[in-house]
Amino acid sequence: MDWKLDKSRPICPQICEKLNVAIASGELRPGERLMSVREVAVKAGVNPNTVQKSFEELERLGSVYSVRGSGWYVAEDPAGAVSQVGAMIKLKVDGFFADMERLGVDATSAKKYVEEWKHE
Amino acid sequence: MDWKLDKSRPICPQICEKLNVAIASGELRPGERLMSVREVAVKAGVNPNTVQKSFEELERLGSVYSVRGSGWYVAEDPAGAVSQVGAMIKLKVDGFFADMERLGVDATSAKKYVEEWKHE
DNA sequence: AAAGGTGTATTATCTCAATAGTACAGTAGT
DNA sequence: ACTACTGTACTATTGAGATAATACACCTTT
Repeated sequence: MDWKLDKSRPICPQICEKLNVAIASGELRPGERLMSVREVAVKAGVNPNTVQKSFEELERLGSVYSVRGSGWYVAEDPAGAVSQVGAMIKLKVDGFFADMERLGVDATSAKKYVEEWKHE
Repeated sequence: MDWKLDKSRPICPQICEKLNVAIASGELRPGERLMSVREVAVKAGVNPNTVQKSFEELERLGSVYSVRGSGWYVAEDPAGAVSQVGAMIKLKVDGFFADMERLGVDATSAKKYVEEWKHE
């Protein structure tokens, strides 16, 4: 798992997103133990409290659960994570068109930009 | 000009973006006077200081200039605003593909999502 | 000249996210 | 039992962005 984060954006959502994507894709399997709060904090170069908050948010959404003194584990049913990632994708696509409209680019032109896009 | 802003995101960039788009599109013409700092603050429901900062940022980028005691005016040559908007569009498109990749969606699938997108 | 709107500057306060530091309680391996 | 790791909780601090409240100098209109 790659723990590089964008320090210029809120950290918690980024951590939640990374884990939800990993769970939804099967990279993390149901019941599998996550890295500890402190380990992730070191790897990602952020504060343990921030990681703790992120995990609690994921717990609230049903993607993971904790065992006191032992660790955090991927929920048995990853359906929650899958639907959350789906919702994020939809939000991003909608947001993209909204952004383009604010920049004076209509949907047709926006689609053209995307269609013709290439790496680098 | 529509001064509705998204209060959950930084205000200054939003104001700069709105004005650059308006200038680049010709909605605001070279030499035309902008609304005063205080007027915009009221219309947008934000603090005058925030508007002032935004205008200063636009001045730094060459889109507008100020006349003390009189007001703010659109620069004679809107080329700066045009190229800034172009850069913003490129950034948004690049950012979109980066976002989708973080969500586990490859470029091909991302293009498909966009192609099939419809309002609402 | 007077009045009112303008840009400009300064200082203080607020809010939110993240950080820092510490402490306590539970689990696991030896 | 001991040790070392774990989750959990709490308070204090930092930093960025925005807000608040003034104050002053300048232009324009009357």
